Amino acid sequence: MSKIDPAKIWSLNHRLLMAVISSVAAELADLGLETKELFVLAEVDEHPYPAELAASLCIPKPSVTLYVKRLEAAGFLRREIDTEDLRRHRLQLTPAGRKVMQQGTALLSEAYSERLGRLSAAQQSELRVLLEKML
Amino acid sequence: MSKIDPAKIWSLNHRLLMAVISSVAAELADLGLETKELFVLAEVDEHPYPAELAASLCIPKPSVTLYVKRLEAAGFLRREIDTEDLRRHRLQLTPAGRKVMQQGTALLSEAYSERLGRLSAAQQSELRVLLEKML
DNA sequence: TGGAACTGGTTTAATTTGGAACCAATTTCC
DNA sequence: GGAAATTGGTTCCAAATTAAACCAGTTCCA
Repeated sequence: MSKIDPAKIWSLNHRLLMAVISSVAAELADLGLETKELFVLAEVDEHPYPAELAASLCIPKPSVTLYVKRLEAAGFLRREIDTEDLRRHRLQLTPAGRKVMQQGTALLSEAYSERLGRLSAAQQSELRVLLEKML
Repeated sequence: MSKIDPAKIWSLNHRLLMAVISSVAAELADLGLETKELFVLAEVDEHPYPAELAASLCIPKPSVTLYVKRLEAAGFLRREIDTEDLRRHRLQLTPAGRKVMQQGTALLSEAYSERLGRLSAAQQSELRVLLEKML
């Protein structure tokens, strides 16, 4: 077995993730979503404030501002000023937003599963174990 | 075993990779490298032509043009017209380029190892094999 | 109190990115 | 041979990204 270069693993892993996401980009666009926007939608329940989203998703605040603006314009998100702290904008999925979020994550899951399908069942569970351990 | 949505795994995995790479961005900059440029340098031995690099790294050709230009200007890369096919530019690491590439990948490896360290050596090998198969 | 420091979010401006069109060299095929 | 199709690489430009400066609301603390 060749020696393990972690940087090589990082790179392979990264390429895989990019290949998967770009393979669903077109279908996401049909739903009216950019890929980055999907991540925002998928994270809103857990982190309903833009500042939290930026921290959680590791994207800069101005980007969050932009994505939220577009998602709101598309009717996928509502925002209301938090009565506790007037600086904060509490975000909430609309029914349409929840639906499209679920469809989007289903697409991503399907695409990733397709890659996972190249592995045996045993290898799939092994991979899951390894990733869970690292996360 | 808990049921985990593949899209969720994708997302967590992505965040992990981004966190790792951004944690070394500053040190890479000290070496005179952008993160994308490091990937180019690290791949030149295996894929010495820009078109191959673009395909292999999943980045658009114009970006490769730019990175190669900067890496050449920095003295990390040399290019020579291929005598077999005058369209092709054969790329080659300079000694300085090889050194900085090794230092850069060492930094990335170190940062990623912090996470990989949660796996046994055998598991690390396994992970690499699985990722290569999925790519 | 009240002002200094901090936090949430936006705007601005500069940089980075990448699709499309492009040129030159090579290959294909009649 | 030579026109048509391909391939390698670059340039152009429009779109995406983001650091820096900014405003408004909140907290801290003398």
